[in-house]
Amino acid sequence: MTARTAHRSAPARRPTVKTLAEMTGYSIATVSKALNDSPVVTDETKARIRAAAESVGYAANPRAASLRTGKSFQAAVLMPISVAEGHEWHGVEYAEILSGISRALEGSSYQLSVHLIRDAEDGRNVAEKIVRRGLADGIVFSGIRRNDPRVVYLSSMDFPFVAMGHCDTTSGHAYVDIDSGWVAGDATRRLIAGGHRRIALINPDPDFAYAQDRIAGFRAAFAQAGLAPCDDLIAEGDLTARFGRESLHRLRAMTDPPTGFVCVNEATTLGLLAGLRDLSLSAEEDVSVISYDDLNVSEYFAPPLTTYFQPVEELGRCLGDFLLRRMAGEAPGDLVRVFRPRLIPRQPDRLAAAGQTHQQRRKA
Amino acid sequence: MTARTAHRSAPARRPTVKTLAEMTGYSIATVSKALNDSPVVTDETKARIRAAAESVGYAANPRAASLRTGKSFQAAVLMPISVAEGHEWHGVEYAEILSGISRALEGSSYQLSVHLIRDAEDGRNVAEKIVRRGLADGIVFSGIRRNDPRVVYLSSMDFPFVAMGHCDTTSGHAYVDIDSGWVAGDATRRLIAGGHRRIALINPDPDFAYAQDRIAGFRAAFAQAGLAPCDDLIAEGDLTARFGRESLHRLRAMTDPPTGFVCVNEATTLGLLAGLRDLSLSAEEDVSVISYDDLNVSEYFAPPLTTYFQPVEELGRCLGDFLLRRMAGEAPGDLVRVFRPRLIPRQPDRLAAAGQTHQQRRKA
DNA sequence: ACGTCTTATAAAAACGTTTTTATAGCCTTT
DNA sequence: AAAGGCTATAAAAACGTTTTTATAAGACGT
Repeated sequence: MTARTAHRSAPARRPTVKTLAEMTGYSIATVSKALNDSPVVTDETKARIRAAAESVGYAANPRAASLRTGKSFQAAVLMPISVAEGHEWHGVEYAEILSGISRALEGSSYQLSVHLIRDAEDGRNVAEKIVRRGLADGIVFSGIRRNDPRVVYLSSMDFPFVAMGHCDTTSGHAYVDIDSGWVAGDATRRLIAGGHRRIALINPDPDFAYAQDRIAGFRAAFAQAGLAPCDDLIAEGDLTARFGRESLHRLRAMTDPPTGFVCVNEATTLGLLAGLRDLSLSAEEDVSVISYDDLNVSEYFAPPLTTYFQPVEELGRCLGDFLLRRMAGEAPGDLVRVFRPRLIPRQPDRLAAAGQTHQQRRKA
Repeated sequence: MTARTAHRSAPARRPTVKTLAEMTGYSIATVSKALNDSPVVTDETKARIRAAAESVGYAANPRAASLRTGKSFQAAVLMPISVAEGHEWHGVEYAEILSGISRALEGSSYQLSVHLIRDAEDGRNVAEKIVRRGLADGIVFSGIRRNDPRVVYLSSMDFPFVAMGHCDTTSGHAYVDIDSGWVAGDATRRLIAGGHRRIALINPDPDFAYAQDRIAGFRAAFAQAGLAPCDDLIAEGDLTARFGRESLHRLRAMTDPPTGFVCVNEATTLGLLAGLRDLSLSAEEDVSVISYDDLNVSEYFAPPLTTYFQPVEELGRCLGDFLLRRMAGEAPGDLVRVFRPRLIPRQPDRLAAAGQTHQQRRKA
């Protein structure tokens, strides 16, 4: 027994405040205060203790601190499990969001943890579990619904959170958003200016808050041009390539089919382009398609499409930054940022652009 | 002061072992043992204590347990930051991996935490930090290099980990892998059988372990057919659409250009198809392209491509399962699984399939 | 009937922090 | 010069577990 414990040279246990106290001759209370930059400790003492900490590579045990302070030092992200459902290209930009948040958290004492959720309602339950068990000090989530149960719950508990997307029901929560209304409106205006009159909006489930923004922007563009809106051409569904293809087939089978398409993301757009090929239609000569660029691959589509682009990682970084500030006590109302994506024109977006080929345009 | 503390009805603090001890009349030691199913406690006592725990919704504070036991109850995933670099479609399947791992961890007492890494070397440093500070009880990572510093370090420390991908340098670590050698070999065999003789392999950086597997499978296919290999047609780079397009241009500019292409993922394939359009070549009539399906969208490409498909989430689930077993003490050598993707034929993959159009084949 | 062995539970210690409270020594102030 | 107030540090308590050690009560063998 003793042979086992004393088998080798000391197994190099990780240093604690006690180690530093013994090294420096101060008490563990002073060591702790010095490391936390308490004003009651002399600068000289701080310097000595910090030097000792440095020399042995001391890092405080976050779980012990957590036990004492009640803080968890965890930042939770609610990640929708739907990204993996049916193995359809759906929500894959989550890796970038996580990456952005994680970057923002770098250097802070917070660690990113991921909690899977099935939908917004399930997300509420997970959020409640996190709050009640103290599993995290703040929460980030996306896919905001019009009346989002997570936003409602967390606001009522006054628990720090940042949403990716606004939510009308509650006043003054922290969020980062994309100006979806502007994107849809601007795309529609482009198509109207190009001569299109029958324009389809490929949209997500209308229960998403940003789906409403897109519809509003879409309608406003017609109103501005003094035209009747195309509410019959709004397609709503889950954002898969399959949905894009099926929507195209359905819309083109209508009596007065659309010639212009405003798509919501690249997955649906890819499906829509496949649908056009099924009908031997060209997105260069027969119809115009404008997309929203979430993965930055529209450049490689056939044909390359005009898109609106907003790096997702930048949103993620802002989410992380806001969460840190929210957890530090900043008011949620001050933590709002709406990103306006950048237009990347790749097609003339004109009705009947026939006669001009892709190759010719490339040279121009 | 007293007015503040006694302001409202008791603020419903979360129950602890002490709460349960007071409720049941047992000591906190017995409560703890009962909850952990210790054999020294009577079944009757256990039942009573558990009933009490149930009634107040007791959940042990993992950080307090962690402090006492030294276990962290965290499962770490090293996620490459490259997914967000340059905003090129790259590694986006990480959301599915995380989803799979998280599902496997559901019900266990482990929580998933994400650590960003820049590359394998940086991953080694992060792994070392995790081990030294006890930030997690097990680690999962992917993008295995031929001589992976993370595998070497963690093996030497005998720290539980599961790699997504094998690694030759160390013997007997736990891993989940895709049979990349078989995929590349089978794809090459198909093209050879279709009459192709000049076949290109679009491959990742050769330092990745699976890049070598693919090359081995590629060469073996030629050897089996009694043909000279096409080592001059191996393109190596980062797996972006840009790389796919540039590789195609470079390869087709050679004196004896390839007519068949074996691609490594859908991003490069999309770029390669764009490159073909640049040169007015068709993947139906002029060349054949076989891809590996990581996002399940090859069906929507122009033209739809023959691919090998393996749901990433299934790999993730296996990774999580293996990690749990590894953390429970199972030997790493027993925890190995290699997935063989499923072939999804969508093109004849024949040289000079000219004359037959996409539309005609669809009807057949 | 007396010590010994089980058995079920209780008491106490420990994990590594942070925070509250205590304690010396020194400096003012009058 | 004594009382009071700072100042720098130390001591102690607490967070909620788990684990080791202790204890009381029965059962058992002689």
